[in-house]
Amino acid sequence: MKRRSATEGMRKGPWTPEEDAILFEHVRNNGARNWSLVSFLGLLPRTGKSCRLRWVNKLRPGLKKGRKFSPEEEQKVLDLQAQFGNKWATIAKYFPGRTDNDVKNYWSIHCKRLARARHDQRGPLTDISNQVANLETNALSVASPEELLASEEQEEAQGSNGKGNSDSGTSSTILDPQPDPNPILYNPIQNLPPQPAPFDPIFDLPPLPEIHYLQSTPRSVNLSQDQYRQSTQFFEGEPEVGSMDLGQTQIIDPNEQCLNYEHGLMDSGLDQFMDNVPSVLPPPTEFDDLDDILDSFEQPVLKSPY
DNA sequence: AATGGAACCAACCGCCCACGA
DNA sequence: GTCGTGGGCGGTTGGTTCCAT
Repeated sequence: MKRRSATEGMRKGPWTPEEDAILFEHVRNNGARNWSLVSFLGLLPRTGKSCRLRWVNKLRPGLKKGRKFSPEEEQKVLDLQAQFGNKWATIAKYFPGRTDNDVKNYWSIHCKRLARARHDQRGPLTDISNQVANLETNALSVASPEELLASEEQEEAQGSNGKGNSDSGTSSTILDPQPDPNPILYNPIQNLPPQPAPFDPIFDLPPLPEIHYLQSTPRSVNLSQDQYRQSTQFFEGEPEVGSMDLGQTQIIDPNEQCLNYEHGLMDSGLDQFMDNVPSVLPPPTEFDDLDDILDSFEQPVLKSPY
């Protein structure tokens, strides 16, 4: 008898804003855990894994959206990869707002560029290979592209399964050359500027000293019957009917990190809500931390006209 | 304007581990 | 001790966008 697959009947592919809103609501109610509950309760035809991934990579507050890696971040990725190997989750902890997927994707592109540069170096150097070579020598004092590639090739030759064992010492013959002309080769981290304490990419938020959140989103507005009906439909997961103007949530943050929270919230689907709701702005409210902002959203936002 | 390749991004898959029954 | 399950992680793939020709 054929066993029913856990993923049978589950939806795959891109997430819709409606699904995002439902998932966000689940996290608000249950926290970022019990992912299987989402499908178990019939909230979404998605596997728990899929839900978790969506939250971690796209919905959770604090994510940097659509920003390429800066040169500083690129260098840090290179240095940290040299130290930790392909421990992307570990490396991502040094990049508030970045996910392991971000770092992993960046690195895979980086490897492709290296491979192409190396291939090109066997023939005439092209502009791109020169650029990559310059990038590597400037940004990476850890190892030359050749050393990195040789290291990777040796790992492959040794039958490495690629599961993050580059810190197992097998690559030391490559990265452990002669008397070190460049100490960073052995301990790349020590030459980095002081790093913030790694934070939990799931729940912990990066340190945000002396931050004031000014919240001016209407907590209480008067709606027409039609507006109220539409708004509550959204809450129940119906197709989007408007957008909640979280853009009116003014968040002042000297480190700009709170702006990321704002974007994270907006991108989570709440921005597609209450677009046509009249704004009656109460005096700005100060919050001490992000949790207070999130809590404020759990309070009634709408006044029933009934 | 059309096209092909590179870059980028989102999401799935499979493996592994921790934990509770 | 074992088994099942949930969750975490790294690898991979497929789709989309960008850009040079």
